[in-house]
Amino acid sequence: MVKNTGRPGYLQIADDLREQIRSGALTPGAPLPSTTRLAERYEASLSVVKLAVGVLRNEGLVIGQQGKGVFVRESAAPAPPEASSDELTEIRATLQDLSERLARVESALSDRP
Amino acid sequence: MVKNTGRPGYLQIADDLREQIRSGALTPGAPLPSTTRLAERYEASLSVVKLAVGVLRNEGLVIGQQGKGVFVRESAAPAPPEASSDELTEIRATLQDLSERLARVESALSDRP
DNA sequence: GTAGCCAACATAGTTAACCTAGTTAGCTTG
DNA sequence: CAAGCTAACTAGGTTAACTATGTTGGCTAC
Repeated sequence: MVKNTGRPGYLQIADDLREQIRSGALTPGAPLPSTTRLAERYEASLSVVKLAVGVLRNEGLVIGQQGKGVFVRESAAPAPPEASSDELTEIRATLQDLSERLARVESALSDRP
Repeated sequence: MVKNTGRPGYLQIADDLREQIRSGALTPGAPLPSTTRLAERYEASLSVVKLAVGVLRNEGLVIGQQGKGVFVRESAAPAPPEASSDELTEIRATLQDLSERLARVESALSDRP
């Protein structure tokens, strides 16, 4: 599940879960799958899942309760209606373009400092 | 250094560093002590120091540069803990700004290679 | 029937080890 | 002298193991 892009795995998982919360797939108050489940689902180690959950916890999107689970915060509102998937894909494409151009500039700079 | 309160060590260290940034003891652009130094100073393991730095990095207060160090961001404007409704427009504005700056760099490189 | 114990599962924190990769200073060699 | 190598440092990512602690459900003993 976790792809071998430059982005580290624990951020990929955090991104995915964050997107599920923003899209409403995970509604406020709903529990996330347990860390072991998430590790199986994303085919990642338990450690990276715990890191990913820690990121979301740090962002205040979720709240962990020892012994029970990790729950989506009530105030975590889903994405606004104008947030269409088309815009998201366009943003991703722009980011991809910027990354590639920046990589070329960086390599050119390292060749001729 | 890390006290045995209920607050976990990596958050105590993050709090302390954040306070140093906020108070001006660590000015923008200034490097934090290396992780090994911080581990010695706070008498903590390297792991908790890395967690603490990761928290600040996630908050946008510092930027880590592999091989060099971790530096206080010039515009210490932390990311909003909660997704605002116009987050998409803000992202688009950021992308626009990045595109323009990158275009200038590219043209400067092509003019003077 | 119920009170209490216990096993299973949950998050959370900590530590240690290993790997990748970038930077820098200094030395060595051609 | 200059190019290049090397060693020592840096951050970052991943994994595994251990501990602590809270929750839950089922079983047992009375």
